[in-house]
Amino acid sequence: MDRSFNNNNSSPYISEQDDTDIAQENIAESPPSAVFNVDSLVTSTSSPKRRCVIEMHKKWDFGFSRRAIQKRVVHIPIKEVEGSRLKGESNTPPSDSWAWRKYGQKPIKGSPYPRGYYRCSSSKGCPARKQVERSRVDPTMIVVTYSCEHNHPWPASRNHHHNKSAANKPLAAPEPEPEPVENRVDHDPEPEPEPESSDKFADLGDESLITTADELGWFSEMEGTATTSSAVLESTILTGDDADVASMFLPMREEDESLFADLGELPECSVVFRRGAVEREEERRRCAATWCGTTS
DNA sequence: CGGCTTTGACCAGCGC
DNA sequence: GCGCTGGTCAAAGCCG
Repeated sequence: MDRSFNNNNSSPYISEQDDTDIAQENIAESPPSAVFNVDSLVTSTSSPKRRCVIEMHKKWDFGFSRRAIQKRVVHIPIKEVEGSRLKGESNTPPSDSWAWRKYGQKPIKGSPYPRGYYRCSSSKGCPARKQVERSRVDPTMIVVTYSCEHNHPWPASRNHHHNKSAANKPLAAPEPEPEPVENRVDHDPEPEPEPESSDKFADLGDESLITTADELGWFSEMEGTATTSSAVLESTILTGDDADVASMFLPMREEDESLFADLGELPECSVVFRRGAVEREEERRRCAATWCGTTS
């Protein structure tokens, strides 16, 4: 699987801790993708070396139904999640805002760690999937690969109490329970209108980015501070040492935008980018019309 | 009882 | 065509 773009040992999805490696590796092997070092951007209350790397890939997924599916790969320091995991659980994913049900696990060639397969159980028929595995390069990192998007708004009343999955166990800081959808105009993606097409990534608009911080309100709440603003992140990208990566990222256009449509599902260390309220609103509408699996 | 995990089987794509 | 590999299915069992 994914052999067409992820062969040999140099997986473009593996992010080394070294910033130069991250940039060079990804630029060289996966032009459409971007990797961000957000060390200074995540308002962490824990280790100063806390790092979260988000990779955005436009690539073909020949797995599920062999359809073209975009993926979003998130690298999460294992320290971020181990505190919340039950003892003995070695490969459990970090908490995010959705309920996930594990439907498979496979040993992966070349990796000492198995890969777990999860599908969204927040809503019946939701096509969203994710894969969770330890990085074979850096076992201290958990690699979460999100495939497809949720076809439903952020669940207003997720059944945490029913979810025994370690994938949904909260992190060290209690995960804020989302407010009812109707009251969360600032935090959640708006209820999605009926899509025109089931082709979730087709014909997106031409504006760039990006998911709003509003849609990640739970994230801000989690951080307990508003300082983890997307504006800060954006600024850092443009002026920091990873400017090359940023310049590579910024040209990403419509086909990549949807990757951010539901960043709210990302783990706590994930970050959100945005440009402006107007573009955001337009983007939201576009993404709403192009989410995958919304034909049901 | 419903929802979850586990795990072997099955299927499809790719490379040789 | 065959083997390898990754992704999914589905039965069985567990748990609250």
